[in-house]
Amino acid sequence: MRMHNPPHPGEIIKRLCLDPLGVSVTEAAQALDISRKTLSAILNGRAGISPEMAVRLSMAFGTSAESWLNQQTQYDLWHAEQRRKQLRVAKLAV
Amino acid sequence: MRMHNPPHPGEIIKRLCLDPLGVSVTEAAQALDISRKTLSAILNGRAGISPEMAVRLSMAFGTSAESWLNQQTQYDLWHAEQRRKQLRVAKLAV
DNA sequence: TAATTCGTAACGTAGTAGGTTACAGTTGAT
DNA sequence: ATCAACTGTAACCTACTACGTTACGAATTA
Repeated sequence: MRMHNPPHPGEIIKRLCLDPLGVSVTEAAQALDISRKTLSAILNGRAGISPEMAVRLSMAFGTSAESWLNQQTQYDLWHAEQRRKQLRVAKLAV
Repeated sequence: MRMHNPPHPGEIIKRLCLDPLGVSVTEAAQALDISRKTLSAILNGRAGISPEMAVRLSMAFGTSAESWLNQQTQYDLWHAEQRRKQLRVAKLAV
């Protein structure tokens, strides 16, 4: 189990993709063929990366869709793990 | 990009967890502290594995939540990739 | 000053996770 | 043959999320 709160994937998109290329949010949203609002929500952690969005990101930035989706998965999982102790689940196997 | 349609994670749950232990859907749902309907939907591919559900599965079956969530991610991604050609995304980087 | 960029509020649509209740079909034991 | 248990699923509900358009104020830049 991961120890530290992982950054949301939007932060990574901004730091590793937009900033280095000097691309504005508006321009990136146009390239991705999504609304500026949607991209803004992702960049600011108010929305996650959907499977389709992961494919869009891979097309625009030449990365793998899997890596984007995995980042989202790890982020979601960390938050779910924080609530593990509140779940009353019975063990069925060792 | 994966070539063949991956099975939905519910199939894996049934084959690798329920069947070997001889646990019924009803019993497993009770152990997981979810409704029988919800588990049935997962087992039959009509619902995905949420982050919280991945944690529940890990508690009941002694597996890692990450592995369950990754399976769902791979499954979702495969279907999103099938529609890649329909997305009109402009390349921003090589 | 004028134009651009950005975050975000307000509103709507669509889809999904999850619950309860109820029904019909199957199977196994008596 | 009957009864109980198991199963899938339909119907109905709530809550949340992804995504869109429009519009606004604040900040930045030409």
